[in-house]
Amino acid sequence: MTAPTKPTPAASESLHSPVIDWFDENARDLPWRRPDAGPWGVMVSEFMLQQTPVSRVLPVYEQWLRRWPRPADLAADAPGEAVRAWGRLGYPRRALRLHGAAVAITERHGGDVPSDHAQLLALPGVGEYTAAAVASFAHGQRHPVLDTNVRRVFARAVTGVQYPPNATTAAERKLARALLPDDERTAARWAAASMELGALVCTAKNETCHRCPIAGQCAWRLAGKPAHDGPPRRGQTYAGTDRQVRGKLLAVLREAHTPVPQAALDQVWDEPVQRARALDGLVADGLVEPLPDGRYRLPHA
DNA sequence: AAGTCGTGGAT
DNA sequence: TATCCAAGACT
Repeated sequence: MTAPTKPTPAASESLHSPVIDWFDENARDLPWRRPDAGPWGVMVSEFMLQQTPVSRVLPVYEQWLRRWPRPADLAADAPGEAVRAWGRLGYPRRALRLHGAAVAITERHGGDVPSDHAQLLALPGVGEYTAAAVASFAHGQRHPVLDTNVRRVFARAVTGVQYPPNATTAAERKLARALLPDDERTAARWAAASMELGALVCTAKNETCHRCPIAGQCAWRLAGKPAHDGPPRRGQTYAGTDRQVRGKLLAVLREAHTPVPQAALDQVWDEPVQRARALDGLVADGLVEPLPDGRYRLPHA
């Protein structure tokens, strides 16, 4: 066998083409991926998708963009309206932060979602992942986009373990940076493709390796798919927590279109200490506004 | 840096 | 029925 005329491709590069080709054939047709979605549409989707499944985001997303097609439209409305329109997506502080981001974009960026990563990161509710996602998906830039899907794909395909660590590590960031294609457009495509692979094929449970374009080079699969070892990944109980009480309280206020008396809130939970703590927390978070007359409503300013 | 913060579908 | 988990951010 003669020596190859080209250097042997690095293992990283051998992942790009199959995953991107797979994406070209299998990408879901999601509204925030349409060309007309624009940076604001991408940003709204990223806020809503934080910890929330696509299927539940879809209807709220459509309604949201119809009502507030530009950041300035949302900024001009009361934050409580954002909380109300958020509906039952969960983690309603995200609605408040998205409203805050719209205000900041209107004030600091002339109403246009910034393309600069540092400026994105400075917006409320925008962390490392969301800043990279908006810069990459909306502006075609080259950034490592490390969400839970990508982290799982890398953990398996490269590191050879079933699950990534609980919190993102420096090693993961280094790996994501090393795997990032040099070309900007290819890097943006890779980010979306590797994320979609984790969402559709390399899932947390019941992964479908027979549909995976890189199954032949997956370190975890080649090792016989050993089960996750170590402490169980923290399970989140919910029943009886403050979070559940907060959810019940806020649900009453979302449905009400006039200020709600204390007595109405008292009915959602019978333990007074926890109930008061939950309400105080909502007020402290700015999700609920107490009025001088003792009633409560969603925030107006 | 470990905890907190919602919700509902799937298994 | 109980547990898991879904494109994280913030403190």
